Amino acid sequence: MLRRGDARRYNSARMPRTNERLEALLSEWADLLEISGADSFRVRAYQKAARAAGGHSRDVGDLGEKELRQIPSIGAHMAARIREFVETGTMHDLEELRELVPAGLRELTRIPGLGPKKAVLVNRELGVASIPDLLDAIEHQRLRAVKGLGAKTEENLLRGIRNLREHGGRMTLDVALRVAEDVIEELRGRAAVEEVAYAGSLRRMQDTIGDIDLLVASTTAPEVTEAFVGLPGVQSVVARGDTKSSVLTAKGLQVDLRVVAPEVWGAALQYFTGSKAHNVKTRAIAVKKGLKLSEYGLFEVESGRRIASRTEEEVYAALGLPWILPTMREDAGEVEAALRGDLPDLVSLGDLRGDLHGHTDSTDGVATLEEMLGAAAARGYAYYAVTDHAEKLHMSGMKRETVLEQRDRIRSLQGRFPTMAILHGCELNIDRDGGLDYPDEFLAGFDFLVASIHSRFNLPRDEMTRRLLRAIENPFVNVIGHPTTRMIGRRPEVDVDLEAVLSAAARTGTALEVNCHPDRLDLRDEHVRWAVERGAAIAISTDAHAPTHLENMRFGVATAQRGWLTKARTLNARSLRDVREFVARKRGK
DNA sequence: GCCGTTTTCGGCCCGACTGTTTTCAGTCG
Repeated sequence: MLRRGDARRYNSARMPRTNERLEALLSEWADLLEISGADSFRVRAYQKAARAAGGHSRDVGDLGEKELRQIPSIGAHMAARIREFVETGTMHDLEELRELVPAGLRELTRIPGLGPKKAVLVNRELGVASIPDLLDAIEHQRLRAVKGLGAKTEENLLRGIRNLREHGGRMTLDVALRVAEDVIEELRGRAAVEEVAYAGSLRRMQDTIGDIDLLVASTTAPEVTEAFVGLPGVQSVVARGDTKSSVLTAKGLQVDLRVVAPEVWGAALQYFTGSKAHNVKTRAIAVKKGLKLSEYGLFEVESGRRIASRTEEEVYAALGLPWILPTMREDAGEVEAALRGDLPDLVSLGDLRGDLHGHTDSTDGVATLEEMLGAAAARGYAYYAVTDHAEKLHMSGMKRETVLEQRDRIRSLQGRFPTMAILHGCELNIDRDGGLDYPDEFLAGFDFLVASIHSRFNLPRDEMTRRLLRAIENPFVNVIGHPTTRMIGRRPEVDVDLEAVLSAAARTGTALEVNCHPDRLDLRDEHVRWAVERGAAIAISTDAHAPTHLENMRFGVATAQRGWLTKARTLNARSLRDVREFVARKRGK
């Protein structure tokens, strides 16, 4: 689940820049209020407002106070503060609050195990105002002198600081999934374990994962816990109770395990999948119905009788809701849509009929054309686009004669995989001005074209926007690959007017990619949602450089679902004929 | 601070574990 400060560490999204700035500022405001000891509901109001502003699909800087107040979780006060920020570039009350809270306390609360209360305590008693200060205090055993703290606290905080430094608290989806599946595999064979699954942000398939939440159904919890903390990959045990325990793996990743009775499996899975905001909303629905929802089930308040708990479907149904895909559970409107009976028909892995972006050893792939095609055909695809790099990619792009040779090879391979057509494509490089590698007459020889930015990531917003718009306008470009070029944890998104890009894509019949590589996931969830709202088509593509990369499709599908992408709007959920028509229409044929 | 077929005040989700404490506050999810 999302923790304080994690919100968008890697997402320096540059769409409506005001939204991000406001999210960061309101989130800071919430933290400062919490440190100041403000009422917890007030703190939450700021957190919710931060998320609402950050996730809004329009630039909140363009909205008047009345429009702002239409946004859920933004009231009169927040609307006024937002307008103040837009007009003056600052928020006076926040500035004042910053003066009141010792600098550095907010940083301290990022340490696992150190919340606002202890941060204030060590600051007041020991003058600690930064992580280095705290380390020094721990080293000299000064914490244990403070009433309420002890030697154990020193030890735990030291471990928390190390973990924070090493990982920044997050890992990519593939890393998390591998660890989770390994542990699940270990536990599944045990007699005491009836069911085991991962929950939390991993089940929701957030693009980065803080720690891994596992859930086991068992009638003998202590036995399961015993087995869990004794697994070979466990380096240290962070916490250990009868039903709840946490360990660190050798690589310092935290895995939390919760053991519940088999008859409450569904309620527990629902609860531990979250998100926190989704749970708050579902519980509020329960309360309105005179019910109480916890990880132990849905209960009637008056009689204490449990009315649902066995499966998630049962729990949602008893709340008057259809089952909701885990990837949608972010309190991003899914509960309201479910109440209206209006949940969209989201794309799923099984809907996909092909993959429209992949490489071979003709450029920087590691497998041959035949190997890649064989792996694609084995997945049951009806079509597969081979899109090796075009010539302007430094050192590895294809010269035109290589392109033509590859085309001949593909022609001779058509029919080799009876149920799969091979599209000959290319991943073009969008140069600084929005130009492409080859002239139009050469582009016309391809079946399908992806165009991507591979250089000059730091152009000013206007120039970057013009650059992408020009590529989109080209009648031969069918997909913009990894549109924001972010590399999770390593490279920020390019600064671009994404609204303009999405609108142009919708208008010209150009799809935008959800690149499935777990280091990219680009477009990301929120951007997908904006694309859907603006009517642009999305291609969910692996950008595979090896046969195993084809399996990344599930990460892209999850990202697309998080952005509420429907099957109808997914280019590679369409038939081969429809994909060809998509290409032909843009070419004006 | 937000919100409203309990509507302008009074709610706002619920429970486990730890550490330091003798009955519970803090943190986390």
